[in-house]
Order: sequence, then structure tokens, then C-alpha cells
Amino acid sequence: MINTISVMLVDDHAVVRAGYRLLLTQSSDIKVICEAERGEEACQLYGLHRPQVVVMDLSLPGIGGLATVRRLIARDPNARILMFSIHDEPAYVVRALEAGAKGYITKSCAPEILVEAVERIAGGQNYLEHEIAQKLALQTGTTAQSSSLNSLSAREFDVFCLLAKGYTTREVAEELRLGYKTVANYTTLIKSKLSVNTSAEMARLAYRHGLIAS
Amino acid sequence: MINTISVMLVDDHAVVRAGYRLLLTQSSDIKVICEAERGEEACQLYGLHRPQVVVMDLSLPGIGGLATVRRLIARDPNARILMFSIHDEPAYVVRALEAGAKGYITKSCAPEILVEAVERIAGGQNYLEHEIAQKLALQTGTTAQSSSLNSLSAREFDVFCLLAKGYTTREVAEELRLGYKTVANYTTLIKSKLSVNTSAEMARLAYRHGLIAS
DNA sequence: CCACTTTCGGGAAAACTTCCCTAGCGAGGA
DNA sequence: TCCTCGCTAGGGAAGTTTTCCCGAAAGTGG
Repeated sequence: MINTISVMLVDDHAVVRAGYRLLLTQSSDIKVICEAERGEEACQLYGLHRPQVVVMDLSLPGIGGLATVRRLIARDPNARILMFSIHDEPAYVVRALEAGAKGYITKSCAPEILVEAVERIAGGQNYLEHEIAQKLALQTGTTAQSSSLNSLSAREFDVFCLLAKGYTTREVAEELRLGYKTVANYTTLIKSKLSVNTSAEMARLAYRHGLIAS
Repeated sequence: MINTISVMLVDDHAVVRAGYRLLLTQSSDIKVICEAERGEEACQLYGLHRPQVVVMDLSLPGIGGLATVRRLIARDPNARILMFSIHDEPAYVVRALEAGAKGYITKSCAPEILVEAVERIAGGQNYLEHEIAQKLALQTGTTAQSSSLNSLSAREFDVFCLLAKGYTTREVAEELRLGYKTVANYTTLIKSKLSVNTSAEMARLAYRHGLIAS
């Protein structure tokens, strides 16, 4: 056993975090040094504690997981982030990796996988859960782009997700710390790219692509 | 065998209608005398042919099944309408019956059920598929109102469904032949009744209640 | 008959969207 | 290196929509 791996957990449910902590500390070389509930908090704590690995839920309240990854990477391009999500849809995986995450596993994976993923990522490698890697490979292998969602830029995608979740333009602007007009402009652009007219249609699209939970 | 029962089929898919027609004509006392794709068309044809029974899909393009039922009943309060839907959610069933439908069966029912339902309804009786009747009974038996959707009036519900489907205010107004301002006002009212802020949230609600297909 | 609810919409003010334009920044190619 | 292109971010003006408040007709139940 070499050095201890310091980990920050980011998930909005305290109970869930507690569970992860237990799981992770099964391995004596991993230590959870801090926890955050929201993306904003995670960014602050990351600066303070500099954990070697961040284990983060993709579906965070507020700013959301993707934007958080981007913010962390912006602060520290070498940040090692493992996404831990209930979603196994390629759309999300691709976005997360593009945003700078080093790994992606789903919550349905075996407990050992979490530990293994953290260790691999701490070691500077990447980690993709097997099924996900396969899905992704198959998808990109066949048709170039699956959906119209791929025509959205990273930022547009952020805005899209929040709008589809039911955020108002104002709320999106606050969450992403953008100007109100910016979001309004993005919204128009997104609608035209996806050829929809209303945010209800966006929600529908998001559902179809499994980007929204319930 | 007494008189032949004349039937009008209303469904937007030609193939599907063809299938129904075959099914129905298995019974020698049923005759399909006309077919319509949309609610508007159904209303016209009903006036022309006066079928004894209307077999109608709940999810029609445009105006939708519920509004069509209401329009038919407005023209002829004795119209005998059998709803034939993929949905077995109480929310829809209740609305359909309130609107004036005489029966409700789902597309997963056995073929004989369709014939039986038509015959029963032609005979002046009502017909509810067994599972549906049970669900409904259990639901209304336990808690008075299941969801906040029940606080919507019939018209509000129409508007809600179309908005959730992605219609713009303008489009809803056209479909329901209402003034633009009326729909805008309904929209505001609906949002407040359902305590949502955006149409995306409405879509979400509609999904949760199974009011939207895909 | 009265009260209540539902349906329908007008008017004014506030909010939002759309369209067009500018500007910085980073990536990629000639 | 320089140029171009796309992404990100937002301003201004005009147009559209939403909101809030109000009135009125029609139907319903007591």
C-alpha cells in the first residue's frame, strides 16, 4: 500500500454519501476528506482541500454535475473526477468526458467497481464501466451522431438541461451565473437547433434521451 | 341477430383502423360505415352518417380525443362513444367518461372485448374494461383525488394537455378554437393551480401521469 | 332565485423572445 | 505567424407573450 488516496464526495443526499464513504473506506488506502451537496460547494471545498479524486453524482441540484465538472477543470485542469450516475445514456457519458471527467460509472455497478475506479483514476488512468464503454463504442461505431442533441455546444447543453427540467430563463441564468439576455439568446438558438418551439418540447426530448429522471 | 350496428372508427393510423375494421367485422352484426383520422373530421362525418357507435382513439392528432368527445356530445347528447386507448391511467379514463364517453377499453384488451364493448354500447349500456374499472374503483375508493390534475376544469385540462405536448399558446388557441388571450389566461391559471412555472414542468407532470405517449 | 363555477375574452403593464450585432478567446489550418 | 471559425457572453430595439385584474354569459345546485 503506497499513499492514501484523498477523496471528495459530491452528492446531494447525505445518506447516499454516507453509503459511499463506507464503501470507499473498505479499502484502507482511500480516505474521504470532504463532502459537498452542491456543485458550488464542491468547487469551494476542492480549492481548500485539494482531494486527489472527486467522486461526483451527475445529477446535482442547482448547477448540475456537468457544469460543476467544467468549473472544477477550469480551476485545476488536472482534477481527477469520477462521475457516478444513475444514467447510462451515452448522451450524458459523452458530455461528462468532454467536460473533463476522468471516469464514469453507474450506480448499478458492483461495489468493488467504485473502489477500483477511484484507485485507477488516482493513478492517473481513466475508467469507464464496461457496459458503458461498450454502448458508447457501439454507438459511435455505427452512426456518427445519434441525436440532434449532439449539435448543441457544451454551454447550450447546460442551458437545455435546466430548461427541460423546468427552470425559467431567470433561474437558468442564476444557476449558471450568466446574464439573463445570454440565456434568452441561448434558448432561442437551442430551439432552432433542435427544431422545437416550446420548452415543453425540450422536456419531451430530454425525456426521450433519458436526461431527466422521473 | 337483430339490426346491424353501424360504427365509425376514429384513429390517426390507417393501418390500425384497418385492423379494427377486420376485428369488428368478425361479428356479422357490426358494420363500419365510416372512418376519420382527426377529431374535426370525426365531427363532420358523424353529422353525415350518424353511426350508432363511435370507436375512438384517445390520442388523436390535433384537437385530441377528449375535446372530440365533448364536441360530439355537444352535437348529439345521445352519441355513443367508446374510447379505445393505449392508456389505462385513471386520469384519462375519468376525463373521458366525464366528457360523455359511454365506454373505455385499452388496446391491450382481448379482441373479443372490443366487439363486446361495441355491442353493449350499441344496446344503450356502458362498458368499462375490467382492470380499468377496478383501478378506478380502488382509486376513488381510497383517496378522494389522486393528483393536482383533478383541480383542473375540463377546458383547463384540454389546454394543459396540448401545452404539455409542446403546442404554443397560439396553436392551442387554433386547435381548440379559442381566442389567443383566453388560452394565455388559462395557461396562467393552470400554472398556478399546478404550482409550476414553466411549460416544461407541465410536460413533466403530464409524463408522470402517463398523459403523454413517448 | 341566488350563489358559484366555468368559460371566454379585453386592456394595460410587465416580462420574455427574437434578431442583429459586437467582442474576446482558443483551436486549427495555410 | 496570421487568419478564420466556432463557442461564449451579452447589448439594443422591436415584437410577442404573460400576467393581473376585470366583466359577462351560461350552467348548476341548493
